[in-house]
Amino acid sequence: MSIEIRIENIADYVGQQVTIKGWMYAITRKGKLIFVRLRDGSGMTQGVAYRPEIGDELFEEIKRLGQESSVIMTGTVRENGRAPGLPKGYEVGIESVQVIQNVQNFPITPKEHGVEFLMDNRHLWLRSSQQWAILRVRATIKKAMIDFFDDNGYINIDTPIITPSAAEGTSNLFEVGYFDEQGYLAQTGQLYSEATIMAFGKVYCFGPTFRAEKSKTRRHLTEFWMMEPEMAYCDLDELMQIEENFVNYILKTVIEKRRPELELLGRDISILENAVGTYPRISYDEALAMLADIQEKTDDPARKKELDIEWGDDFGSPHETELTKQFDKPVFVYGYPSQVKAFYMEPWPDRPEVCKSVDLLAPEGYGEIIGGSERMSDPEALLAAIHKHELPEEAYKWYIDLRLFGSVPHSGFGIGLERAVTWICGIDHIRQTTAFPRTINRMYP
RNA sequence: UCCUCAGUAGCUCAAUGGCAGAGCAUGCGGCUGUUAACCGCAGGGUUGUUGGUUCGAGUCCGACCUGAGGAGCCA
Repeated sequence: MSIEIRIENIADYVGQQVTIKGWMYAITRKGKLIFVRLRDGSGMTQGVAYRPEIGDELFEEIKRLGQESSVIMTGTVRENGRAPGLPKGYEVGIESVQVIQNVQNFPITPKEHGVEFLMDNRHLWLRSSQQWAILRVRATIKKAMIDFFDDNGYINIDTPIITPSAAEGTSNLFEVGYFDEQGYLAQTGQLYSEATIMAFGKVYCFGPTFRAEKSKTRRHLTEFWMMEPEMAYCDLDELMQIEENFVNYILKTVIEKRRPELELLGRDISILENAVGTYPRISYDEALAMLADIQEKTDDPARKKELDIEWGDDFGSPHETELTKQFDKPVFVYGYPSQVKAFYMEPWPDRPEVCKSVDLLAPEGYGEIIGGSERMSDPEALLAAIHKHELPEEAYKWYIDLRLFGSVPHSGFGIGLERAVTWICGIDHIRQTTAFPRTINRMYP
């Protein structure tokens, strides 16, 4: 009697007859011998059919199968060092095959394809081993993010997706009709979390966020998931410690649970192992000095020009890239000029032109993955900041209230799930880190 | 919005201004250890659209469309 199994557990069934329900990923026909690579969602393994053993009728039926045919395969599991798969080293000696649907002309072949073609066929591309591996890593990172906060006394409080105004004032938001009013899709839940910490102490919100900016780069999506923890009675130093513990936990969890997927992606895991630990903390001023030094030593004139920056400017991509190349771990840069950051950040004591903000920059040129800050806690200063940024005061009445009724020092940060996945998987484009990416010129499929 | 590059068979790409090609995929045949197998045969084309230059345009010029990468903005 055969046992129905999932391929990820195949090692437990050597010598036993098993049944696997899946899809045919690839087939190699060699005369009287056929290799069928079958995937079932949990992994991939190889079925072997030898004509004299299984008979002409079954052999011919298998031989005619096209890529991505859905089949139920039964046979005996055996170890074989030559067998590819995930896990590799195991294969199934085919005894019977039930064809659910024989497919011909599956568009995505095991050869090279262009980006546009693959994105048009994203619904089918997801079956490819690399895309499968990336999304499994994503699921693990997402769960690790949630577990970290759930296990450390945080309460998950969801924030609204439809909001009445721009939370941070500047970015372009997607407009949504809200009966006879104008609503917007949320770009952050942070301001609402600042309200909920005053009720629950430590909270996080984790959901989709939306940016209508016309960014057209390998780092941008218009819809992405953001984990945003917020903590009462927490200052900038404590914030950085929490971020460090958090990133360490995610890295350790992924390295432990998704090693085969990372290997399949060709990720150098030693780089990730090395990124676990204590992260350097440098100030914006120190970062600026480092950049000046790097610029000094650069020979390429175009590169030299790209690195031009003056105090008060935000870092561009070239600056972040060069800066992170100086470290083999993520690096904190804190104390940015207030003028390049959002209105709600706490000013530095005795240095009002600087704010208590911190970005965590990932190594290998991946750049900013976390942005956070200590929030302004004084009502007068907050009101002044709202006026300075020309934001509508009445829309922020509730937000100012938080500083009038038991205001405390508090901090929080946001991490983009897809950017974290891009870095940890070591891939070159964010669009592969979500099943159906939304970018500036793509809503299909 | 700006800069750069690209668009030719289902897919990936060739083609000095002079006959529209290859590999993969598909179909048929061969092969007992494949890993993007290999060997043979076959079918497969409105060269993104449009206007122009030319005896002749996939190729040169203009406009437009679509996509990619980057800048800015951001996670």
